[in-house]
Amino acid sequence: MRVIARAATSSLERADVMLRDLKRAGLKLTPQRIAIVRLFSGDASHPTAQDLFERLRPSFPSMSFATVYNTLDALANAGMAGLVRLPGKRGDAARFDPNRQPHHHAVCDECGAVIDIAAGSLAPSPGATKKLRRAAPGFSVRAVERIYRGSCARCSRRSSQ
Amino acid sequence: MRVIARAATSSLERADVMLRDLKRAGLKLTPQRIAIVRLFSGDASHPTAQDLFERLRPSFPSMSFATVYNTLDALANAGMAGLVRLPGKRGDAARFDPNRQPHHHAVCDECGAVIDIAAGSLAPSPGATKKLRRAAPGFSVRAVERIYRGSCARCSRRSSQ
DNA sequence: TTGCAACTTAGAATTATTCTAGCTACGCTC
DNA sequence: GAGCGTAGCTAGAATAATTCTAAGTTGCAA
Repeated sequence: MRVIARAATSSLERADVMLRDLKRAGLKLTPQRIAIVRLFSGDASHPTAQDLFERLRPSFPSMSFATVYNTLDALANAGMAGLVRLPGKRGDAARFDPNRQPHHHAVCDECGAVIDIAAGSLAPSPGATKKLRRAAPGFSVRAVERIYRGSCARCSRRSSQ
Repeated sequence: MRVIARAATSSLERADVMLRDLKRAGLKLTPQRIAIVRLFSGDASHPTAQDLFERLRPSFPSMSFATVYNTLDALANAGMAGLVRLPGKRGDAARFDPNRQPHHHAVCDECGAVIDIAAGSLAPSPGATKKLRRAAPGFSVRAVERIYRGSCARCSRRSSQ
């Protein structure tokens, strides 16, 4: 039961930590921001600004789209959110990621789902650094991101039927 | 001198190969397409549609933006071009890549330059597959792309001065 | 409690990309 | 070499994502 207990508290906790950090970064805690952070911090689906906007609209019918972007931008600038962009078919919007642990992404070719893949570190391995030294002399690597492309469990299952 | 000679012919050669493949794919060779392919095939800078459009305008003042997109789209559909999307500051457009050998990308955090890094294959290693099996059960990997983030030679030099 | 900088809002502006409709011309066929 | 069908071209409108602007509002430090 340890896993479930941890999962149950982590969403609220993460929201609180994020709000505290927002404040610590000198940003004001407005009702809109609190709602955005609460929704966003527990969402591992890499939502777009549009996604969040639509889910917030019932509670905040007057909320502006710009507020969602502004808040996500503030979170990103404060290092509390990441930005993921993946080539997609059409009209692919930026996706935001509340997970600040080092991780990679697995992307489903069929449905576009994005899944976090934990990584110990994004620091380049000695091997990668060496290879780069040959391929791009003078380039100094800071981090290596990976994108695993393929089919998610659900889509694999469906297409094999 | 071998390198220079090879570089000098490869651009024209690659354009010819690409044009031949375009035709083979049942697509018509119009003057606009020929110009786009010639320009694009020898460009390792991962140009945007805008880049290409502006460089073509002097020779084709009447060319439509849609033609550039259509042609790049046709090339991509025929497997002769790739699409690269990278999170950037603002208004970041899709970048197109004529290199169809398996490769990764190194991206400069400062100037946004994108450099190809040759790879033997993009197929997942057994280690990666195993790790994924734990992190995302049921996900079947087809390819692993890497993005090396850091500073290009020019920017590293400039910022260390 | 007050003051003001930071925030929110609506809506316009900008940027990237796709769509549409009508004209044009590539390239197969004879 | 001419005719023809269709894919392609063009201008411009439409759509989508994101940012900007100006004016009113509010969190929160003092």
